[in-house]
Amino acid sequence: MRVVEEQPRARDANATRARILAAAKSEFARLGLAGARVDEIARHACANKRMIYHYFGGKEDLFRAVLVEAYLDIRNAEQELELGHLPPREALERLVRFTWAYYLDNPEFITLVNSANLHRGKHLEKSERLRTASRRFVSMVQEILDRGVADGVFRPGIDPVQLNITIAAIGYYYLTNRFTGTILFERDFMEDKALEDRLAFNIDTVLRLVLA
Amino acid sequence: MRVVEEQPRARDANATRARILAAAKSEFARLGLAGARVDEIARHACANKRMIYHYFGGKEDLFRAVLVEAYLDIRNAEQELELGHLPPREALERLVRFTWAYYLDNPEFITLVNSANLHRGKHLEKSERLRTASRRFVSMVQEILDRGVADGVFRPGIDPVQLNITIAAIGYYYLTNRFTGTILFERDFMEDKALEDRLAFNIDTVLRLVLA
Amino acid sequence: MRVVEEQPRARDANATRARILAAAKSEFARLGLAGARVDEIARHACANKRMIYHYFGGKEDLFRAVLVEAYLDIRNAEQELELGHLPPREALERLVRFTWAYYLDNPEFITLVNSANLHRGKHLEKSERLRTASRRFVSMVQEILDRGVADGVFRPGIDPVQLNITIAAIGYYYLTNRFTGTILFERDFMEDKALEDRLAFNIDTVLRLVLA
Amino acid sequence: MRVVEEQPRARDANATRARILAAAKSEFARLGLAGARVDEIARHACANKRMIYHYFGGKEDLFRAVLVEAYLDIRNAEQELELGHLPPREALERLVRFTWAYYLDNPEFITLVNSANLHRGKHLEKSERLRTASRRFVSMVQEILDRGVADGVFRPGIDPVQLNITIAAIGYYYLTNRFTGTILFERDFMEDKALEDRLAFNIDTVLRLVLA
DNA sequence: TATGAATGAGTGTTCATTCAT
DNA sequence: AATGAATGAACACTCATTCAT
Repeated sequence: MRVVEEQPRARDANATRARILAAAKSEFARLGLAGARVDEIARHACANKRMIYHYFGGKEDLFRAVLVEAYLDIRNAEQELELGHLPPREALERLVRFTWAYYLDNPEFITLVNSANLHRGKHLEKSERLRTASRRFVSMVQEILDRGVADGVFRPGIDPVQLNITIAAIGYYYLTNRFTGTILFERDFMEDKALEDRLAFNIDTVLRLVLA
Repeated sequence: MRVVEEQPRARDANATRARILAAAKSEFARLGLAGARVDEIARHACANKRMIYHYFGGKEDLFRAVLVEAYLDIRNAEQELELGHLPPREALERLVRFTWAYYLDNPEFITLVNSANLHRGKHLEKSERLRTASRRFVSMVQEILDRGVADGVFRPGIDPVQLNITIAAIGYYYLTNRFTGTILFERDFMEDKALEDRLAFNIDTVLRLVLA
Repeated sequence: MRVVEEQPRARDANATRARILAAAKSEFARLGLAGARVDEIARHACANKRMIYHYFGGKEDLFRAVLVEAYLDIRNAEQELELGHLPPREALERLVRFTWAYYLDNPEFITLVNSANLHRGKHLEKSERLRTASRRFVSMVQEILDRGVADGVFRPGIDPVQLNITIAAIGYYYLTNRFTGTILFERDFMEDKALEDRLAFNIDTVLRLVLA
Repeated sequence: MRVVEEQPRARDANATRARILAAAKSEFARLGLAGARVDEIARHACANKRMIYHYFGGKEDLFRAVLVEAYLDIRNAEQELELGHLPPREALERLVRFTWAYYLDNPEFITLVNSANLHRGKHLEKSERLRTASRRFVSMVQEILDRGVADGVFRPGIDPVQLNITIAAIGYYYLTNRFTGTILFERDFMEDKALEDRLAFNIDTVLRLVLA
């Protein structure tokens, strides 16, 4: 009988790199670029701090890597939606639901993006892979809009980039500002009912915006 | 005999406090809570570092004070709109325009709010003044909606908080994420035409959402 | 009766600065720029490490300050020799003796100069005070040579810079390389007799070089 | 049957050792013992860092090996001069020229010796080969002096060790301190004319010292 | 013989904060 | 009210060295 050996998990460059990246994503999301601590990242990655510098070069480069990965992740998830197979209205609604769910399931994404923008986007420059993925995404939405117009269900002339921004905005803003929102508006932004209500409101907003 | 006069206002507590607060707002907005430096704040405030501790207690307390002031400022500005004197549709459009303009004119506000939420809102807790101001603001929007429904121009059943959030979201998100947006979508988010287009798109979004 | 109070020695910026400079001179001389430790310098200066950065900017800037001070010290000491009042031959002999004694009494000077040159002199650039002091020194030697030639005791045509270099060299080299010298030549370079012999040899060398 | 041959010299212990030694000499000379980096030495040697520890034991042991090699190199070169075949005066002049040329051609030698002495010679202790080579060298100079005295061209009573030290000193000091010298004396120590002048001055110095 | 991965102790530097006046 | 000096803990980053293969 052959026993499946536990992999020693040591001396595995790729695994170490991945552990560091995951830990970094979590720390940067939680505390921002300036607030995150390289020591903590190493500790959470069960890695030596030196490895971070070996694999990524430095704190800012690690942040860069985390950001690119975060964006590629969401763009990949969007592609897997296969919205092209759905009627336009359903496709759009599904996109709104997906965006909302993605933000809820990947809360780090939002704070990472905020951090990237706090630093004026300088950690995201010149990533061609990202631009390609973004272009593909915009095309996808454009195609849904085109089909909707052809079917007579959507009104013509809607800019897919503006629509994308709005779809993202109405989910993103609610979630990123949930803490101040909860305090100022004296309602719990994160209880189930509130989340359901917001999603319904957002779907309504988007559909009213595009329907003929 | 003429006594050499003390220079007037050389030791003006209120002025020093205000200079510190202004410098802190700028630094916290630019670099976040963790990224801002107490030394720099003191330097920009033309104040001694010790004064920060004297007037505000510490870095986090200073951040707290900055946040509260920032929120009171926007709520005050909103009150001065006097939307009650306008027909509902005009009032709403004016609110959208105001919100957009406020974000554009006070870019620190956005990053301060982001920072507050990165830290899970803990610097904004228990400010009764803020809650009062927020309540007044929600009432104002509620009143506009009520008048619109009464006039038959708005459809009924719209939650004023959700509407507020959406009005804020569609402007806020565009501006806070303008750096990553510019990179990913390969268009300059801040050029005049782009800003105009976004504002028009947002007004359209809101009106389609509420009109009967 | 009035008791002379001990100065508290705290809160005295100049004293702290001086203590740091002295400790730094000792550490840099002992271990070189790369080998010296900022922590140790602070410890020996009975100062907080932070003060080093406050007063000097950083390790390399501190090294710079140490170097300039070391050179100004020797140039000042040279000026105090008042060689102009002595007959040329005595003046020159006195300069050789002084140079030798200075190296013996200030062994840090030699290793500091070595370190400065290991780093290709980049920490000594653009110090006008130093250049001025050097010029004055060369003039002084030139004047001794001129008087000697006029008196018929020195031969003409001797370059004062070359002479200076040689006077320094024959003392400096013996002392800076005393450790390897002791090992290679199997004689103790630092015992009294050896030091006396070397000084006599050097005086002889210089006089034979310049005497008519 | 033909066996696939191992690539020749792919694993050449001597070659690897030699490459490491050469790289180390360069790095230690350039940056000193504390400033040199084991990683850089390995990189320049096109060797794995581990090899340094395998062949030499550690950084300090490597420094030791570099030093011994450097001294053996110069002593070997000196032996090849065959000064015994020349008349005493020519032999001595040739030694001065050789020493000067060696320092110029092997600038690492000077900084390595400086580093060795900064560390108080502890890396050079107990090398019998070196002591033997040194003894042979001193004997050679002694023999030149003896022949010169016998010929009546040199004065008697000159200590060969002192003479050696002076010959080395007047070249060594000029070159090791060329950076600070250039700055302080405002003349380029390394331009051709300056080097020629210095050599001539040094030959003159030595001859005046020994000639009867 | 050779190597890439990994490490812990340090290394220069920075920070928010407090002290003494 | 205001200040410059001082501090200790922490920070990003580096190093010589060892491990596992």
